[in-house]
Amino acid sequence: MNLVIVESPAKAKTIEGFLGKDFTVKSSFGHVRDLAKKELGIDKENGFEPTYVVMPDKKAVIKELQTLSKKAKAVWLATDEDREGEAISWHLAEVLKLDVNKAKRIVFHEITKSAIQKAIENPRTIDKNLVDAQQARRVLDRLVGFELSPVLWKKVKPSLSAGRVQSVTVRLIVEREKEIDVFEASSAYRVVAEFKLEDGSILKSELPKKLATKKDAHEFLNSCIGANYLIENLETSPSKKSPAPPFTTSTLQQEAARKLGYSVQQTMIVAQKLYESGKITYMRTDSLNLSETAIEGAKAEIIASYGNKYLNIRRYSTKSKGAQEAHEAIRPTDFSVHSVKGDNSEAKLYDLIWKRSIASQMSQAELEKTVATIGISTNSEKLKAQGEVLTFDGFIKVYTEGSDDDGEPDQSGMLPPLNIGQQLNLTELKGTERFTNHPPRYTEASLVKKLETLGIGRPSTYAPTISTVIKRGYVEKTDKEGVERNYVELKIESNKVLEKSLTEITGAERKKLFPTDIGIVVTDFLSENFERVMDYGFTAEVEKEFDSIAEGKKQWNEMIQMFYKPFNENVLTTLEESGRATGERLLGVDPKSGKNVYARIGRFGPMIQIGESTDEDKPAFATIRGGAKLGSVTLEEALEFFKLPKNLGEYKGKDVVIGVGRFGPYVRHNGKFVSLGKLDPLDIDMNTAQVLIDEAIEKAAKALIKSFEGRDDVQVLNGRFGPYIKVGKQNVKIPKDVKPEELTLEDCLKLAENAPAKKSFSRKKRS
DNA sequence: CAGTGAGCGAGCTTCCGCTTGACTT
Repeated sequence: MNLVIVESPAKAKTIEGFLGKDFTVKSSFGHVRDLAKKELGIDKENGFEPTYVVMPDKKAVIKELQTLSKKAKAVWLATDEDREGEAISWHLAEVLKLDVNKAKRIVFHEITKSAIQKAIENPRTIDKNLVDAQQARRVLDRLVGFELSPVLWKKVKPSLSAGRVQSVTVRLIVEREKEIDVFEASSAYRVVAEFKLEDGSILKSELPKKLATKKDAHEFLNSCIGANYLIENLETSPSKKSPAPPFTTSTLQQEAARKLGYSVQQTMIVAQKLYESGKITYMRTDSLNLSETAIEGAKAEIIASYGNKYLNIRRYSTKSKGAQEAHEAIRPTDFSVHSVKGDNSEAKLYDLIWKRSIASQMSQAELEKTVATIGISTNSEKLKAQGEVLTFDGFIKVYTEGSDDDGEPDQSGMLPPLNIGQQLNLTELKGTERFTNHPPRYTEASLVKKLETLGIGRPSTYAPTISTVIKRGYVEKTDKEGVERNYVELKIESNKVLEKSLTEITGAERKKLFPTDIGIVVTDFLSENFERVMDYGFTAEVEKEFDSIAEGKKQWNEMIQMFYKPFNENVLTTLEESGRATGERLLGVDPKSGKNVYARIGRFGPMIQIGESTDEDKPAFATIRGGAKLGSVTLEEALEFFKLPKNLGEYKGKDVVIGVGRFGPYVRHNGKFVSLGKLDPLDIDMNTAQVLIDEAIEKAAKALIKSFEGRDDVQVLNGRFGPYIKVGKQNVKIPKDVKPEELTLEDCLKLAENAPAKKSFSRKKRS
């Protein structure tokens, strides 16, 4: 028997079918060993020697592989052909006690019978240089993460985290927000003219330049009163459009967000299912490459469905930084399968992947662009009308890539038939005030695109990185309501220029990434003290060094030493500096006490303070949570927070109190707390509070399965994970063979007593 | 849990990248 080990179980299943019964194919489920989770695991005094342990959730996998490996005549390490894959093979060789210098290492780029058989005929040995490069990557990330995070615990707030990837990700979002803060919109006037032609069709045209002021626009319109309009020129020019390359992880995430509204995580979950059921190739990839077999498949499909004219075979090469190309691009495994049945989200994503892959091998689209120049008899300015006609659809027959910009829609339809010298009847001429937009906030997908361009993170980490920065409270994914804005419209009506003031809603945003106060404070602190790690080019620089290690030109631990020495000195000096990073801002003076009022980050989040920290009588503190942001809170708002908790009056015979606690703003009623989430506690009136309380009561009633007479501290409830018992503040799991409806009070108490004691949230007593 | 905040102190937190199910209160 031969044992072949790959990384993914889905891949193992496919390959097993290609190899004879002499071969058993198993999967390692990714990495099997790592640095210990709770300790540094690196000997800094001895060449940064790492100590690896088998990951707890891989113990069973390793046990099985060990058993099989002992029985096997030969073990073939067939992990991915990249830095991480080479390291997995090395770790496997170590754990399975294979001779590292002799272990059979094989690689293949496409999963076909011939490719795999060819690989088996040409084994090589483990590339120790490549393994060293991975080790350097791993050790560097551990050192950065485990030395920087504790600095934040001391200088900002406990439990925070920092790392090569996540800290720069947050920085991108923080800096974009700062650009938006300082952005000032300017406006200019866009002039549009509409004509009605003899056949009844409408011709839309525009003044190519925008007019800077209302005065300019007014003068221009005024000069056009009573003018004649004439087509002076018609120009037609051909152009071509090429299809987008096949999907990588990053472009799939972007396009699924644009066209299907999926989050990057959703996209990956759905793609994983398609992969596991054998419908698509591997979904975590940075490669644009299609295998020859795949190209043949696409070719056959295009010829059969659209004809030879639509075929244009292309081979794409990857442009993104740090790409490792261990896999193919994301494509259907079988192009003759046009759609998949069953789950709707899978069907939609498959459709997108099929179309994109097929389109990438189709002909260019051919267009004809026509520009009509319209003269104005009273004015030397010219109007332009533009039209675009598709003369050959090519790949557009199947697929066009979505677009991110949400600016002015361009009318690129066909122009009606026109002749040079033709007179035109004006039906409308107006100048509208248009504004410049601030740079857009990142969406998940546009952030992934940016990270990929900078070479930061890998296909397998884009989605988890976004989850991490949100979970740590550095970033929020949320909507922003639009605001009303006034704008001016000038129009010629009955030979006069009329001015109208109109309003529009602008700036509404959905599912955008906003930095939190803590995200801003942490980013400012890290940028100030750890410039190198926070530099957008840092990853790209160290990647170059990892490449040198892989090529055998550099020792991995020498590279780490060069990085670590100054980095560690920096950590030590920063820790020694007194004071904390608080993002402190002076809001003004409290009219009552005459003392200064500050806003800053405390250990429990944003807060305001009246008086100096050095005052003999302690300063007064209040927490600001909810809608108010540290960067924007005003003195007036701040003083309101000192009036919390506030009693709004009685509802159903009990007091309704609004306050701010450790977990944010709340409404308290009848001993129960209802979280206000992101609502501003200062905005809550009695009516809103009542609605929230009623909702909470209703929700609690719905969840109740059973209660007991005389013991209202014992309840059987329906929770997120099914039914459970609540005894006082203790939650108890119900054994699988017990029906929750049939539980008696005695059962509940007994279960509660025998339940393992939950680790209580211990808070230090303070004097 | 529904208070606090500086610093003190026990003992906790934390990284990135490769892969899927077993498991939650």
